[in-house]
Amino acid sequence: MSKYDDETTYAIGELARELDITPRSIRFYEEQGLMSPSRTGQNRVYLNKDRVRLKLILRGKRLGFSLAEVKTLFDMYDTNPNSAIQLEAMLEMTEQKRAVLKQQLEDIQMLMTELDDVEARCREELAELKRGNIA
Amino acid sequence: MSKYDDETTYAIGELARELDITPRSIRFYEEQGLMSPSRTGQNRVYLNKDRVRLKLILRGKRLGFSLAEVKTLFDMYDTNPNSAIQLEAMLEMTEQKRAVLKQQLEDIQMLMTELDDVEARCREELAELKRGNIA
DNA sequence: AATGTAATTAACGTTAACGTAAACCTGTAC
DNA sequence: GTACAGGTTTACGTTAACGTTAATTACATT
Repeated sequence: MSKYDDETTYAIGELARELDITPRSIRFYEEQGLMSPSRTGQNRVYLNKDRVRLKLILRGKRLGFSLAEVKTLFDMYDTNPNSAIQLEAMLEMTEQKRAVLKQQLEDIQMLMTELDDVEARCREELAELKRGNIA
Repeated sequence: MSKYDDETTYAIGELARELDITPRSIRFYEEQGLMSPSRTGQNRVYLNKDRVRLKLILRGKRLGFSLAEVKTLFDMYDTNPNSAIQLEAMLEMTEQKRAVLKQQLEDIQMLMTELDDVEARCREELAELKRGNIA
């Protein structure tokens, strides 16, 4: 648990491989203002906090957030996180997203049970076919 | 429960309003081969099954499926749903999607608890501010 | 006959999130 | 010293899913 854990550095290629994305994507996220790694000469150097940020970006994407949305969330979190206006704006945004997520949850659950159905029927019919019962 | 329930017809504008999309989108889905409504003269006429299809498309979209993916699913379901090859391809696809959905479920649940956290902290700080404790 | 409302096709425009290619630097391996 | 593996910037290309005119048609009112 020494603080050196957080001082590990990564090259852009390493991070790309680990997170299974391309260096191009990482540079693009930077271009969009989602992160600003330090440099050694002209090369980008990533710290653990940058790695965490990247993971947050990717999770956001998996959830259907646009990069712009992720950015506004980051910005809110980064800049004066104690202003009442910022806090209330944040709350509003989380509420909105919560509704979307709830809808998605329902959709996913419905789809999953339907997948179960379809699968079951598929397996049955396959079994029929193997028994030689070809209609 | 008379069969006339299924013979209600809709104009493109009606469906659009009901499902909260634009006529352009509906025409686009048709152009992509996702549906083929009948016509009265040159006007499109939609039956209940078309309406169901549209809803399926929209749910697919909410779940992050591309229109192309929705189409292949439709095609599999539509064309000889009893061929062993088709069935096995279908099973493979459902398996894949199930994995993605599982990942999404986990992501959503994680995010939701984090939203809870953020919200709680926001509310606390807002309470502080209202008590006059401005840092 | 004119006006309004809803439909049609055709075609070009738009946005997000990168992909891809070119031309360059740079430290290490041989 | 040269090959090469990785990094850099710049800039144009690409895909999906529509948006947005434009120009036309048809039916319903006034």
